[in-house]
Amino acid sequence: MNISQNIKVAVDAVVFGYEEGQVRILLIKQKFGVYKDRWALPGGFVLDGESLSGAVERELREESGVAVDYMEQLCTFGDDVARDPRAQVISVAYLALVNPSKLRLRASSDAKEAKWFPADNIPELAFDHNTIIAKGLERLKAKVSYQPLGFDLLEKEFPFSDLENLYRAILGRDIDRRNFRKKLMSFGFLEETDKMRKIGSGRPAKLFVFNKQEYRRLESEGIHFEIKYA
Amino acid sequence: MNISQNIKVAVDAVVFGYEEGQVRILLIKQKFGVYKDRWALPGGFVLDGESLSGAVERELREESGVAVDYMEQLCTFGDDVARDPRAQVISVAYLALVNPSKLRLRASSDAKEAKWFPADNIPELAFDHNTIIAKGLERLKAKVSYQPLGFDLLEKEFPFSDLENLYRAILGRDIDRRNFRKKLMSFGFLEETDKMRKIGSGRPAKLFVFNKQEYRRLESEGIHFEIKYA
DNA sequence: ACAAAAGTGTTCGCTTTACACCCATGT
DNA sequence: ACATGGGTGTAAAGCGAACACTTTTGT
Repeated sequence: MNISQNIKVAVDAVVFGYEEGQVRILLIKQKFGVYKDRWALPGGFVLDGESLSGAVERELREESGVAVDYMEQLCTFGDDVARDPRAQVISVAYLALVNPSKLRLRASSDAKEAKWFPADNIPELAFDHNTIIAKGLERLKAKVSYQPLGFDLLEKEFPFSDLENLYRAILGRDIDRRNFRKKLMSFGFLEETDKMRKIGSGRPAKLFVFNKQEYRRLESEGIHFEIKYA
Repeated sequence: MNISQNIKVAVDAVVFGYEEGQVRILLIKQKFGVYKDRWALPGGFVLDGESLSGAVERELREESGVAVDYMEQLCTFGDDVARDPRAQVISVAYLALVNPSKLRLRASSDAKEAKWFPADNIPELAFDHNTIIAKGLERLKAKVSYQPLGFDLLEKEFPFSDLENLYRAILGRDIDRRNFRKKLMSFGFLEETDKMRKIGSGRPAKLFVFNKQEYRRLESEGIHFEIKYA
């Protein structure tokens, strides 16, 4: 097959984490090239023989040491032919979630600096990465309300208020605690443990776990979830 | 920038049409190569300097003479590194809709055969194109219920029953005529004309038009549509 | 007159929403 | 005792679901 084509394929990831009540996004400081010293999404060129999702995982490992807990394809950017000033590059963007136990960043092998930024305070990034993030946030927002994605951003055992606050943070608005809890519990994939957590003052909170098996079972039975809130 | 990468970028389109009460998909017969004489989605390699959506439009024009009325990106296929037996090729798939006035296929310039197939009776296709179609149908199904996409598959002026039947065809199940009509009319983006259509026996039907301006206006006001039906 | 498709309202039940007080702990 | 966050129920409104007969035309 001898078609000649001079287009490069890259992947980029919008990696979300949740810490201290804030949704955060992982960024990498560019050390070389046109965008030296600018922050950018983790990502890079796909290697020959490598799958797209494999490339994302490798780049994340290399650049930050992060292993993600959930990943889905977001969108492919290639309508702006000059989105990379060096050459024609299309980028397949992914959305990924990491749970809090893995938020710690490893000193990266290729001397790039990695850092978590609050999702509502992202600097001007390299390439069209601000656009990609906007798309990622939009998708996250849309998706949490009909798929219980949020649990990948929380610890395995969490107090209900963490879930509430996560939804508040993602949706950018207040939710009604009573209605939210009633709705979530009615689905039946949340289980109460007998552990408690107390932080500072206030009544200690029961910890809950997300029962993924049960969720998958309900999902396969064709049951549709829609998480609404006042 | 001297990275060497031997990956080719292609685009493919799942183009939907609606005729005689059937949802149809446009396919092209392969004239050369490994998959000679197999049907495949319209598509091909992206040219240097060409945008992704531009490539889709060009391929559709070249292979079938079809100009689409709606197009959105579907998904990028590249996790199966061997999806194209000739080389590593990633394909950015698009979903497109054509309205009935443009369903006629032009004799194509490069002597490929183009044909509309009923969506529920697609043969075994070249590459992973059956998978791409499955994804396209899934998206179409999901999307019609929260975005009035269907109108791009109908004539400008249409009787309500066409809309009903289109939804029946896409969703693969019956809908309640009264509830459906009530809901659709309540949105306010459907306008009654004073024209009528009679075909064969039966009471003549009023024709309706979709008011895109009004829809955009309502959409921009943040009004959310969800089309449900018994 | 009959067949064929279009047009039209009402009732019931469930889901969503709105809303405020008591409980358990730390200081 | 007071501050802090956790836990809980009920009533009203709105929406979705179910359901059948009349109208207009062609034959």
